[in-house]
Amino acid sequence: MGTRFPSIPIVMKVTIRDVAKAAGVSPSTVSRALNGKGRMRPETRERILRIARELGFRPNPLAKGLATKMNYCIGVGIDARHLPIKRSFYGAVLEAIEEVLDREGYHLVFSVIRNAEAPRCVIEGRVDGVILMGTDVRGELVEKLREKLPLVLVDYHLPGAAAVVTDNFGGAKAAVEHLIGHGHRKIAFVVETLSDPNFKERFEGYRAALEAHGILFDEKLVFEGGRRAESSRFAMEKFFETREMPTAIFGANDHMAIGAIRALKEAGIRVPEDVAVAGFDDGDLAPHVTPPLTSVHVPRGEMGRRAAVLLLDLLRGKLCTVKTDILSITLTIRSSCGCGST
Amino acid sequence: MGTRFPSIPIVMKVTIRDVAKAAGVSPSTVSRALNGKGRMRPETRERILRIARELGFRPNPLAKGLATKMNYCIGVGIDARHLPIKRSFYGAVLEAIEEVLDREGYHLVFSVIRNAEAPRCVIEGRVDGVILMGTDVRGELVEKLREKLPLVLVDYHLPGAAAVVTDNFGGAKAAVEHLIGHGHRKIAFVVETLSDPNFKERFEGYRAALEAHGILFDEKLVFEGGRRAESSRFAMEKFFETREMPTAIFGANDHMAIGAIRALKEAGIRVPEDVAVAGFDDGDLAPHVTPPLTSVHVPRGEMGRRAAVLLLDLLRGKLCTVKTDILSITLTIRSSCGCGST
DNA sequence: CTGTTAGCGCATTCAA
DNA sequence: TTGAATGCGCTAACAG
Repeated sequence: MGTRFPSIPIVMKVTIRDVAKAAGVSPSTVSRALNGKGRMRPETRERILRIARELGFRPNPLAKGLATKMNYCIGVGIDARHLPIKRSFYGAVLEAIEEVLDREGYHLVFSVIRNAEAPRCVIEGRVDGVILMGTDVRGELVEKLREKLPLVLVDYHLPGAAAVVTDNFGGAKAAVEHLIGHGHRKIAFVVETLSDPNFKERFEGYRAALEAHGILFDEKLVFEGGRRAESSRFAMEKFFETREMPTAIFGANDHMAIGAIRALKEAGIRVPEDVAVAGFDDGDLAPHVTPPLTSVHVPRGEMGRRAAVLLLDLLRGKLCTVKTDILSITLTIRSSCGCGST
Repeated sequence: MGTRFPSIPIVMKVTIRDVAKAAGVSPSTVSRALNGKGRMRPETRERILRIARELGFRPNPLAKGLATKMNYCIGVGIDARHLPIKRSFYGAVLEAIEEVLDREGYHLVFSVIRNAEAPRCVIEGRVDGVILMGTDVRGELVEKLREKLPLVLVDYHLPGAAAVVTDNFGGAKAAVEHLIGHGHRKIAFVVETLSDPNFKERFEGYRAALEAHGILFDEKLVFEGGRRAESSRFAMEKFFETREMPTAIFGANDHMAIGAIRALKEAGIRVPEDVAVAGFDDGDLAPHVTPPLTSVHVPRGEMGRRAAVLLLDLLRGKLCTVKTDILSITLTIRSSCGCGST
């Protein structure tokens, strides 16, 4: 019945002073030994290290942080609007970030950005740097954070901020050219919204592919479904109103492409025989839909790793200029485009 | 060219002393005003609060933590073996945990558990409590952590530890009974491994359903694929060697069920006409495979929320007894079981 | 090479 | 009701 007080320390924490006492030296000597600072007799150092180990000494990170102004924590913020739909995408990036940070002794503070507010871990000053994921992060927010601490953007870029992005343009162009290679010339572009910079770039890649093959761009073949859960349905409803149906669809992301496949099948249209489809992201669903989706592969793990490395470089002052990593992509060919099944 | 030192403070941080000076009181009074401790003249308090706000004062969490032994950080550990496959599962749980913690002023430190070692954030003593996800967390690890700090298990239970789990038994039983309702009496159970406690419970549910309907359990209808990426293929190879093919398959998780569907289709067997299939998890893939998978729905967000609340209760001493939350499940019926398509 | 001193920024006794 | 003193555990100047 009695209320318990938080964190009852079972064993008294051993501090640097305990180690000092046991080793017969001063706390500062222990500190130096532990951190490898300054010169000192090797035997003294080793003895201290041994005793620290024997005593099970763990430096208190809060005390250390308070004294050094380094907390060894990195914030990772994900815009709430990406949550349900791109979960597996950012999940993969998150894991990769964590792996790099962990190896370097850093910790990852995960937070969801709601209402375009800065993550609380940043506001409170708990983190040494921050990685922001997704295109929905507002420019003003980025600007505000950038002057407070080192920052890296993932899957988004903004002038003046370090970023890791994919080659949206090149990826889209390759995908569309693949469809063109299958003989298609009437290719629709299905997208949530062109106001999203990534999608806009993919759109440009789509246009470039058409142009490169002497196909006239037709704005009637661009279908926007809007930023909502049912986006693909809205877009496809418009699609079906088209007089001459395109023979292929390029979805600006897997979500739209898969929605397109579903809508086509429901309408009794065969994929890829009647209409071929390709997507962008190559996410978890792509191999599992019927037919398996041909899609531009986005190297999510690599993005995460690069972002983490970039941020660490920033923190360590190894990076003078703000740089943007543009990762090249590859097209994962399955059968929705008309290729023989994988 | 010149190396930069980490974290150049653009603006000098305002401390509690600055506020004290500006308010003409002592630091301790400011501290009390800010934390609402002790009695004090309301007007004094409000004045201090106002000044603190005007000065943009942010309490330094490290200093606070050092003094109070509370860091307002919660560790969330996920076993590495769950990573690729259950990514969207734990992603959903993670988000829900973050939401609750954020609302309560806590931070989430995400870490992957590799080699069954305790998360570094726990070892270093950076977190006030920890949530462990997945059945692959070793018992010894849990035991070790439990005596160090408050702990909650998700999707796994172990005597003596607080946990949030789903009704594996009931869910499996419901799914199998649904298949029985479709007239099936020869129902296979396809699973990665029965040595996993969750799968074992689902197995028991499967048996119970059979028994409840007077169907003799046949161990030849249990197919284990092992714990590997190609698990479902291994299991299904054994499946096809069966003399009399079952008319239905219950997969211990979506992964196995979807693998089964794929294998059946590749073998020219129609789903659900020739063989019906049901799974467990109702993950992101379930609605997208062909035919859409009937699956036991696991309320991932709810699991995360409960786990977070449980841990906070533990931290605040609101909880005397170690409790296990068993969430009830529901069967999401699609068409792989033979029901008219949703 | 090592010990002493003085903080880091806050909370919390104890007096007043 | 408020202030002064002390300490949380560690690092970093400065002496020695």
